[in-house]
Amino acid sequence: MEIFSERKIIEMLRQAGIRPSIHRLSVLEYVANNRTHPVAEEIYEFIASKYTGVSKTTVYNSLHTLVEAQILRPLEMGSNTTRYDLAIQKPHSHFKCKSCGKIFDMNLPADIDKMAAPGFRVESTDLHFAGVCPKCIKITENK
Amino acid sequence: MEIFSERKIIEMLRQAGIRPSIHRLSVLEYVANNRTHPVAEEIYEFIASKYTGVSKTTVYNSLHTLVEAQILRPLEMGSNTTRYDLAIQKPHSHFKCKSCGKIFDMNLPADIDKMAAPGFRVESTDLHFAGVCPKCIKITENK
DNA sequence: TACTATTTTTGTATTAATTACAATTTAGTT
DNA sequence: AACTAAATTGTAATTAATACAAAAATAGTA
Repeated sequence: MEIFSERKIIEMLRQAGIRPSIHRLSVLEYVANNRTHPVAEEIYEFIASKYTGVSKTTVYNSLHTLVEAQILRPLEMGSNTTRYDLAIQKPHSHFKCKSCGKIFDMNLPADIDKMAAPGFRVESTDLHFAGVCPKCIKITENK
Repeated sequence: MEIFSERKIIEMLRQAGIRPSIHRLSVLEYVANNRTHPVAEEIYEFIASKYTGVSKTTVYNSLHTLVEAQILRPLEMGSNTTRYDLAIQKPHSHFKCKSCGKIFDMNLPADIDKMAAPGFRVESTDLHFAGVCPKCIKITENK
């Protein structure tokens, strides 16, 4: 998996016209380099362990700014808590394992937008699968 | 759009082994016959206007029971509030208009499940589009 | 019909995620 | 250094949803 250097992260922010403040930088660095589709809480915990006295609001602010700039992409995977994914990468779909809860990146057909009815302007597409991942299938079978 | 008679709704519940209590019946009737993908609040308001003294918990209970029985299908369309859709109908995708907020039913490719990586057991698929609907495109153009 | 067990409903309290907002701090610019 | 704008903080509020125990309704059976 591609790892983004701090330099690269700063560049991403600069290009979007966003000041690379220390916390913002950290939020993006975490989401970009830990491709676990984390929720705000998880990101907050990381930042809080790195710097003392960080407010949760700051994390939310940063996330909103980054989503606004289309650097991050909010994801809803059936738990009513928003997850975050790096937007600047090949379009892909997601698979959530009902057993272990993990979220996997999957393929996305290139022409998927054509599935929408004519006359509608598609700006974003989300394809989500839910089911059981190979590892969990194996675990269930060996019972 | 197909309208489900009370008789039909009761039959659906019976077949799933669910007692057709008056509120449950009402919840399902509302979701089945008002294909607006309503949220719990909207359903509650309908029920509350029909019968006095209905608890919101009852609506949530009914919705859970109906989802459990796979009669309804929970939907998350980017607002962290769950919407409900009738499950017993042709599989379809959804389009949310960013301008008017309306949700439209769209086509769903029959072989979409094959897009998941091999080895994964797909149990449900959600395809969501977001963008602008034809009506709202027109409104924006005439400015 | 009356009794009992089970299901359904209620109502209140609680949790969890997120937002609002005013005050403070920090950083960039003249 | 002084000024301006942006970022951060902290607390309070909001909103959706859940937990749970008590009360009411219902079905099945004696």
